[in-house]
Amino acid sequence: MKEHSCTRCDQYSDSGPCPRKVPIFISLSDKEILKITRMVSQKQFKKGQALIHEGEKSDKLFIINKGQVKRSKFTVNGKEQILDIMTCGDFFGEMNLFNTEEVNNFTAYAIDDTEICVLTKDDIDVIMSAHPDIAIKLLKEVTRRLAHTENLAQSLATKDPEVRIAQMIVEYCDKFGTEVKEGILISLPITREEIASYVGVTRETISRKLGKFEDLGLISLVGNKKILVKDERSLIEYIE
Amino acid sequence: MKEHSCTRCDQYSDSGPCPRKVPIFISLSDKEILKITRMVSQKQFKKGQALIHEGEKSDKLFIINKGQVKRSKFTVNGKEQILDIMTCGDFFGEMNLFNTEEVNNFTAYAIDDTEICVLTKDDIDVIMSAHPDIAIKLLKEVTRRLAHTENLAQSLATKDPEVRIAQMIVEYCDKFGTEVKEGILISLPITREEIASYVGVTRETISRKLGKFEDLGLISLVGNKKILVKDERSLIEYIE
DNA sequence: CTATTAAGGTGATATAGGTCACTCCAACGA
DNA sequence: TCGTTGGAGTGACCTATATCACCTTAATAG
Repeated sequence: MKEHSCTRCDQYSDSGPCPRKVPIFISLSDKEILKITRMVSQKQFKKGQALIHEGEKSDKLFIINKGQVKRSKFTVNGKEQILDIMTCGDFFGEMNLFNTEEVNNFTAYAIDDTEICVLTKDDIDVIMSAHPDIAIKLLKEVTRRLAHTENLAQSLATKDPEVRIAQMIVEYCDKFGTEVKEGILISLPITREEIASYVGVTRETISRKLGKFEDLGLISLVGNKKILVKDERSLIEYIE
Repeated sequence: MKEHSCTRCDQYSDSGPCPRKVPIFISLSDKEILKITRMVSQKQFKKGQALIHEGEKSDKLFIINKGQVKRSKFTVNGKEQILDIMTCGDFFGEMNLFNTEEVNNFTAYAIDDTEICVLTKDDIDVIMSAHPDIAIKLLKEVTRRLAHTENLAQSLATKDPEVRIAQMIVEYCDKFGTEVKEGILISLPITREEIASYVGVTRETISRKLGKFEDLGLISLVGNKKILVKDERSLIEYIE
């Protein structure tokens, strides 16, 4: 269970060097962190801005220091598919570090005002040759992300929209939920339309199914940006 | 374009040590390869046999030496989702090497009589500490596989079954096709039912859509195990 | 505070693909 | 060679969700 504004950041001073916040660098000493901190260049992005574009070349690793980022793919007719929502400490762009001939496989948007640390491929090469265990950390994270994406694919292919929506709610309990007396309160970082783009249905279907779950007493909609999950257990059963 | 029986193997003696066939070991010297060859244990699997099961613990890397393997996930009600078909030189099981607390995220079946080389986590640790660049090779492969799975997820979520089927045919032209005078002849390693499980539709829909594509003159069905693609260009346009 | 725009809800309708039931065919073993 | 079995094709029907059109509510700027 994670606070909406990221817990990993809160462990450290808010203004501290961002490499400190990144799990893949966690094993490094203060001196080494300092060295990396000097390499990174900081970038600010306003809510709604794109950080990278699908199809473009890149050789940079993006590490989220503050804010939230959605990774999306678009079809030719403009239909969006959200891959995931990333928060503080998460990174992306790693594919282009190791496959230099490939282009970005997705577009990334700031969904809040966002602060990003950027490391170039050259920086990473230097860091990794000095600290080979960082490659292992990366492998750990990337292989886990692969498993998560495989689960997403399975879910999209084999499960009914209704079940997928229940699944999304349960996932977001972990990711964006805080425990309150009546259950778990999810602070959504995205709109209904974006939820639809994540679950692979239309906005209308999201409205209707959330309404249905509310009627069943499983959840309670609090404005448009919050969902109170009153009966997570039943939602999990729903998923089977 | 790849021959059905894998080209990577054919580059070397058929009976040669399997680490030679694996791209991630390609940079190693003969002496080092020999060392690894002594570590691997060979295993044989008959057509249809499961190599590993979803949900079970494992700390082994499986490298395909001969034959073909499908990686699948199943829902509680037995619906299969095929993640991909792997051939000679491909590996799987890497997630469990780096996330030791995790269980297998998929089941793997031999779809031919198959020969597998198995390396344990301990072996890999030894190899990687001696050759840090192997971690990079792994990262290269895994990040690319992640991109491919993200594409699969997008396709399942945003594209019509009909389009996904066209997409699958185009993908299989590359993977299982050989050029012939009339076009590209795909030798399918799987049944209609399995195609359906890959594309995320029912067997009936596969039958009907393949029939439709045949009527349109785009393909020609040759028995049940071959598809002659007469007009790949139009299929690609179909995908948009 | 109002005006404007973006986001969200909802009813009516159409339809693609799922489901079911059956037939046909091909592969394989005896 | 036949017979058995699993794979594949096909028609009839059904239903969940996309679509379309419209209305309502929330957010934002001036």
